[in-house]
Amino acid sequence: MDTRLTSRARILRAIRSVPRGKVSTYGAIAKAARLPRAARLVARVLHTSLGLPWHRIVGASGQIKLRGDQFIEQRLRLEAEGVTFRGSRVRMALHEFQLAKPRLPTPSS
DNA sequence: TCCGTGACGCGAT
DNA sequence: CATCGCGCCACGG
Repeated sequence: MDTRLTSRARILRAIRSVPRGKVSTYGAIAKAARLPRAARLVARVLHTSLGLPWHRIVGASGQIKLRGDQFIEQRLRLEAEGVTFRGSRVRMALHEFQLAKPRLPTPSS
C-alpha cells in the first residue's frame, strides 16, 4: 500500500472541507489530516493539485504566503467571498474555519 | 541513494 | 514589527 496516497488523500479532504467565506491554515490542515508536522507537505499538495479551493489556505496568523500576482489573486478571491483583512492578514478570529477533528479509533465503537 | 528545495511554523533576538 | 534559525516532510534531479 502506498501510504503517501492516503496521507495526500486526507490532506485533500481537509482542504476541500473549508467552506466558501472561510479560511484555514497549512498547519491546521496538516493536523486535521493527522500529519501535525507536515505543513510544508500541505503547501506542496496545494501547489501540485488542481480544482482545490487553494485561496482559502493561509499562513498561521492569516498571512498570504504567495508572492507577486499570486498574492494579489488570492487576496481578491478571498475578498470576493467576503473574507475581511486587518492590514495584510486575514481576520482569523472572524473567518478561520474549525476543521473536524481527525477520526480516531473510538473506545466505545 | 544523497542533497537541495519549498505556497510552513514558531520561538528568540 | 522585521529577521533569523531550526525543525519537519516528501519530491525531483
